[in-house]
Amino acid sequence: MNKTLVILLGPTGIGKTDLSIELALRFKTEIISSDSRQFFREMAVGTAVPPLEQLEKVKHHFIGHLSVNDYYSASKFEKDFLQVSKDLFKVHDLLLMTGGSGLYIDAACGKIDNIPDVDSSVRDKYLRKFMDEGLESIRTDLRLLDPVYYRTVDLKNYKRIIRALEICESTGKPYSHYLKKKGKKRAFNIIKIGLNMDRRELYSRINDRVDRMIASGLEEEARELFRYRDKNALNTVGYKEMFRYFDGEISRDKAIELIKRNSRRYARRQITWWSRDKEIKWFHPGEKKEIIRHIEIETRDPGPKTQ
RNA sequence: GGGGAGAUACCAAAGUGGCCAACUGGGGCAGACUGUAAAUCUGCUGUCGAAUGACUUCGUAGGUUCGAAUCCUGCUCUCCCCA
Repeated sequence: MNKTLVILLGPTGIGKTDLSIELALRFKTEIISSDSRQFFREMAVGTAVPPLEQLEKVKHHFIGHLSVNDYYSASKFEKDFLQVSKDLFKVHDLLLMTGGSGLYIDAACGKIDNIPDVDSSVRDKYLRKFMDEGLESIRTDLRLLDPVYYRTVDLKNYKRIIRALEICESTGKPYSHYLKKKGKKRAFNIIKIGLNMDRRELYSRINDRVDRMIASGLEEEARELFRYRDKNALNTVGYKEMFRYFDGEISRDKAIELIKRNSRRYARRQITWWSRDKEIKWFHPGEKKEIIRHIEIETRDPGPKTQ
């Protein structure tokens, strides 16, 4: 029996949610979220979690299963996803994944290598070093510990450098040693469906959606979460701008304007991320029939699969 | 009616004789990114060109000068003050 994971992806605000519910109903299956911010239950408004009546139509996984206090990562998601999908594939031939977090989707597809867990204190140590001594200092460390990776990293991106350093130090092997870049086999087929549309149209949808979030209480939600502002989960479009407003740094209108702009930029980065993924078949969100047909053709059983 | 200030690229705003196709910010575009990824980071943004470069710009029409966004004059428009 062929098992298939259909991944519906696309930039924020394009209309993944509505379509995913329709598709899930059509194929009588469940939805697995791959939206790294909808995981956090306290952040429902600002991350456009579907309303209850929508969620009730189809069973959803990985929505609100974490608290903003929890540590999470792409590799944790990979593990959680494999466990859940394994169970779900026992009763479904087709599962639907939808969300906008490119790295998390890649993780689910087996595109990130296994790298040992490291103690967070090592990361903290290098983060502190970076803040105290600057980029040059941690760059020098990396040049010594992993000269191979040093040649390819973005040397201005402290997060990249610290990630490599924490691996080098806690495993005793260079970070580049773990980067096999082969991809791991999955026990199911994968169909990637990308949603995209004219940029102007997308931007106007994003702007409108931000207004709707404000109307549904984003400000109040952000106020509730203000005390958690230092948590990584709150380093998110919609919240960080509100926090600046609460600080008195910018006006409410300015905050809303920035949320719109940053959401647009986020959408752009998402599109860039997927632009190099040749496995994605692109559609306009209005092409519902074409998308369904595409899924049906791709999942039709006979014949050797070219995946 | 009188006096004053100003018009700069998509927007805002520097520049006040050569180092100016023009600082900077915004907006936009493009890209990188294998463990907090809605994060983090980079480049471009007058036109043509892959590029050396070529060409056209600083309200507008003239003028001064080897050379003008920068100086002078007329015109148009905007703003402020006095009537």
